[in-house]
Amino acid sequence: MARGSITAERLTRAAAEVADEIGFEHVTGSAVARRLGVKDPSLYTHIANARELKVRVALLALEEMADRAAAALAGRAGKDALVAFADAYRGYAKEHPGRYAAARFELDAKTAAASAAPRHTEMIRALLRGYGLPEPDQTDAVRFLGGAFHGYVSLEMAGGFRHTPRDADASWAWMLDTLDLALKGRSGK
Amino acid sequence: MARGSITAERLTRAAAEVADEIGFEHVTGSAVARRLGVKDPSLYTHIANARELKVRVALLALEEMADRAAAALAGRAGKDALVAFADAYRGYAKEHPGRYAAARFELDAKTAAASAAPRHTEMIRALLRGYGLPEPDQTDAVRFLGGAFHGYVSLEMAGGFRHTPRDADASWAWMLDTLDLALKGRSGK
DNA sequence: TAGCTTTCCCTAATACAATTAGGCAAACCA
DNA sequence: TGGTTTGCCTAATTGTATTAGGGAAAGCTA
Repeated sequence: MARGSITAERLTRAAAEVADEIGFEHVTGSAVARRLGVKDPSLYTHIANARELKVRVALLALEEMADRAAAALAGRAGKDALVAFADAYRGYAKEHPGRYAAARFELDAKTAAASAAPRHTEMIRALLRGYGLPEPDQTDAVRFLGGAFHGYVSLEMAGGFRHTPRDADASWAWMLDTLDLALKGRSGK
Repeated sequence: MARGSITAERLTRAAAEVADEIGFEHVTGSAVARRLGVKDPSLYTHIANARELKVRVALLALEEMADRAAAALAGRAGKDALVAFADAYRGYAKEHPGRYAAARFELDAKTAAASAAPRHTEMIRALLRGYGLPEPDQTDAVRFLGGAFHGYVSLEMAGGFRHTPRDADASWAWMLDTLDLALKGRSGK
């Protein structure tokens, strides 16, 4: 291939596309090389190893999600903010299932700290401001919300809800209502 | 190796052990064969392929978790049941992280239906009885709780809480309190 | 219990993914 | 333009997944 046809960014983007198509767990360096029309060993001029490719997709996903969530959050507060944030999250997962899975890839502490992950936490903290929770309740609530959003989306994507007729959107809305009420209840205590 | 030294069950158990030791995503047929002191091709007399091994570990994990949860639930109701169930779940994940991850392995619909997964749903439904939720709220609540438990445990195991000093057990307890209150609020409506 | 059949673990071999070594031409630089 | 660097390639190695086929042990039969 032509010199300069590969860059770490191009590799990352291609890997993200492959992930969305065949699932993050099936992403392989070879598949990415094939998609870009280059030979496998050529990858190693740009990335250290196959793991780095996955890490880069994870970082990309975390950043894209954070950007979407930030946009969704802008100018909103209270339940409005809660719903907008949660929907941004879930919407991203539906649009980019492979990248969403990538965002759960285990990063070492240093990489995680330098990623967009802390922004996610900060945004949840921001949307919680409307509920007036004191510490340490606020931290507990951050973990609770993060877990609830991720857990729901994760079960939904795994097909866990297909056995029951009830619409997944309706259950999602019910959950957000419930979370809103629960947080209001917690703040008034 | 001696004839009869391999069975599908033995393979599954060994794979589960490997999973807990090095992580479910790193389980390989070769590693399991090595652990049992047999050659790789010998596996294929007992399982169709490497995926089947993972499926079997997933089924084992789902069953073990269901058994634990059932024992925890016995004789309890209301918040007591909620906490016991959730703790059983989280306890299993901490004791057997590889198997816990395996339980999230995507099964095809038929296999999932024949697994212990429906028991999990049924148990959540059972513990919700104490809250008197009408349908479809009950279904929504099942999804909510399943998601919240899994999401929290999943984030905790991924190390997502290590950055903040707040104790993960305390946040867990806070979440269970909040869930209890939220469900009570929902039933009284 | 000799002989027959089946079972099952092994060796040999293939394919694909990850990775390293080293070559060679294109691009850059003086 | 000649020298250096850069970056993609071919060749080769290792590890995992899998198929083919052999041979001996276990079990059945008479």
